[in-house]
Amino acid sequence: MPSYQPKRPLTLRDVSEACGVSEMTVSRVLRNRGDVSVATREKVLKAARSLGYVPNKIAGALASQRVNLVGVIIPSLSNMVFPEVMTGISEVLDGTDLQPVVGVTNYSPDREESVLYEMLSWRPSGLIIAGLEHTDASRAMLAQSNVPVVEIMDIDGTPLDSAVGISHRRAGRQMAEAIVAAGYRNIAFLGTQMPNDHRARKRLEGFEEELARHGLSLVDREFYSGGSALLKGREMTQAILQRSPETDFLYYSNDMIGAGGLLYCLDAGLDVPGKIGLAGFNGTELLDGISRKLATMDACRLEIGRRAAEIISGKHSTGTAGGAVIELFPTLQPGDTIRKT
Amino acid sequence: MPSYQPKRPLTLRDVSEACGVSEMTVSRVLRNRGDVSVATREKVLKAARSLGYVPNKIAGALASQRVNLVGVIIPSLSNMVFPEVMTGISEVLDGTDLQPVVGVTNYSPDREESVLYEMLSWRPSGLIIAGLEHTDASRAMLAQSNVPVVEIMDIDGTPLDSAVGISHRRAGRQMAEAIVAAGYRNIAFLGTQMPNDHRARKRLEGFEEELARHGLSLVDREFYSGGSALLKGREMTQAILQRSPETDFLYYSNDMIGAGGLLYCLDAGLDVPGKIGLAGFNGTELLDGISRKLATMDACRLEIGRRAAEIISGKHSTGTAGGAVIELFPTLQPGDTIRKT
DNA sequence: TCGCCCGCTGTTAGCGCTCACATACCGCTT
DNA sequence: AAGCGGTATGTGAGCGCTAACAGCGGGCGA
Repeated sequence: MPSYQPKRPLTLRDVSEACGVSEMTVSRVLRNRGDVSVATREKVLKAARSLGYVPNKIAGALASQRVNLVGVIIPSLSNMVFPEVMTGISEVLDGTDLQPVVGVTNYSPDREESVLYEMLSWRPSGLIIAGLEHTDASRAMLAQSNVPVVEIMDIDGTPLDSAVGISHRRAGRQMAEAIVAAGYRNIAFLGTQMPNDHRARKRLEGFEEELARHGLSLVDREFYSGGSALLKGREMTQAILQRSPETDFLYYSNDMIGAGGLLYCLDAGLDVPGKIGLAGFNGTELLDGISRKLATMDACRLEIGRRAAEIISGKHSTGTAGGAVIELFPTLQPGDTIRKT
Repeated sequence: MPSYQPKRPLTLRDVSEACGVSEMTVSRVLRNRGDVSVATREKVLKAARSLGYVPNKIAGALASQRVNLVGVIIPSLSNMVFPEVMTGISEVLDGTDLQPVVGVTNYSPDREESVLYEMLSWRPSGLIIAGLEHTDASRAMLAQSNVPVVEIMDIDGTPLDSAVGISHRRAGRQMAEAIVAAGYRNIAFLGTQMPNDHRARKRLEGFEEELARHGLSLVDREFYSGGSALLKGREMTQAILQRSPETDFLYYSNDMIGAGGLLYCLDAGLDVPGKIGLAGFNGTELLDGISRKLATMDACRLEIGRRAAEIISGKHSTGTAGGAVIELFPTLQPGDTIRKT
């Protein structure tokens, strides 16, 4: 049990005085570094515990020039995708002495810049950052900082250093291919109104490219921002079907609005996937449990997190430099909302 | 444009030499503290920018004994509840110089202890931590650390310092009251199998207390762990209705499994809320968009985050001590799944 | 017996920054 | 002309810790 004497914060010196050894020895014990006899080790640990001493990492990091933090910069936490990436990152980092610190940008390049500045000012051992698009100032900071960087989620572009992700353009193309192959011809798109969601944009671009290859183009499109995605999906779907009744396929930029659309179609008694098909994106496990399974594409979120963390921890321990680009390949899950060919 | 010379990390000295003033002056400019003439200020800023200098907060924090970090310790990020609490916290902290840092415990007291240790070793300006239940070692660390602590989500218990939350026991009672008042008598509970989710436990306790007051007790119960909540809700609901066909109300420990149950009931063509009623907990906005609105109770997540952050930032700026306990009051949202009385 | 290495502990000098204070210089009053 | 208050800058010390090396016994091979 700690003996309380709360005013002055404890330092190594307090512990060292409490057990009659030098600060250095205490430091060695607390970090498991260097040789310390079993007897002193125990003595020190006992003293530290009984005082309730918690080492000051600020001072430690300054002295050793090593910070065991990995900055993770993502656009949002409410997106379901990113918590899962975080899970992958944590899984791997838990096996090392590194620790993730999250920063959220809300899809704003300016916020990304300031979050980045904030992170770099702590001199982290590595940085994992979503996307390949950054402001010039951000790129400059990263280049100057000499911190290993892994850009995640996307590989359609030029990474600063390393990258782990999928090709969203290709994902869009693949989905279009499957939809066209299933015989749908009047295809509409429903997505987020976010100029800075580059990955959604690239998927749509790939999607339209592939449609064009088949002489097709989108019959309609609808965008939303804010609010409950499920509800927005429902509303947008109704709007599209009212405005463009010839539509026979709805391609959503994410599973959440896709599920909203699916619920609408089912409630309206539409023939899914006969008369109308639907597809989303992400492979959101959360939505298993809806009566029909939405066609989607897995975004490899967990794996992306894992790989990114592995790259960082690898560089951390070996000091290797040099960027690797790892492309992962999402799998198409046809579910129950696209006609079997 | 920064001129690159990446090997040696930049320090204040580099900037000061680049513009012919002392380090102190550069420091003053970069922190907006103390009087600096407009001319030098601009000169310094130009130099700093062109070098791509990012201040070293490690050193700054050590020297000034001030760290602008607020630790936030929560059980999970995939729970939907916590990202929203985070939003509330961020909203408030964005208006200050404080910055949140998240730690996740996965509902494990041991992990909480180690996350806490890790956090305290950075000497944060404040700590926001979910729940009132902590290990003895955790309590000791917190007491010794002298860091302002706000325990959030729950107020059924004794806070260490400040607390912001709702009474889950009362929330459970209120829901039971409404259900009984609506005439349901054969009530079942469906929830998570998590010994350390104390809030869910307290809700259930309150719920059963209130049932007992009316001479009732649960006709059945079912627990799950892991997997897609929506799907689990569906499966558990089916299991309960098969096992206890007399059940006329399903009380879920969260909206997600509640929604799964609701979808099941609708698919099965059951008369909701006539023959069977359902209720969840959280007021999860995410689920707006399902054809029927699940009865639920708002957990005041956003407000809890805001208030907690306000307490911390208040103490930070004024240095005031002393704990406040703020109770918030959730509102019952009857939705479409409970009979109107 | 000497010398050497090894296990353990202590000493010294910073890490990069900020605090408290000292200093220089200005215009102004008395 | 001396003194004053104010602004703008510089100086030295030190935050709490760790890297690097220095000491100091004792065992052991030559």
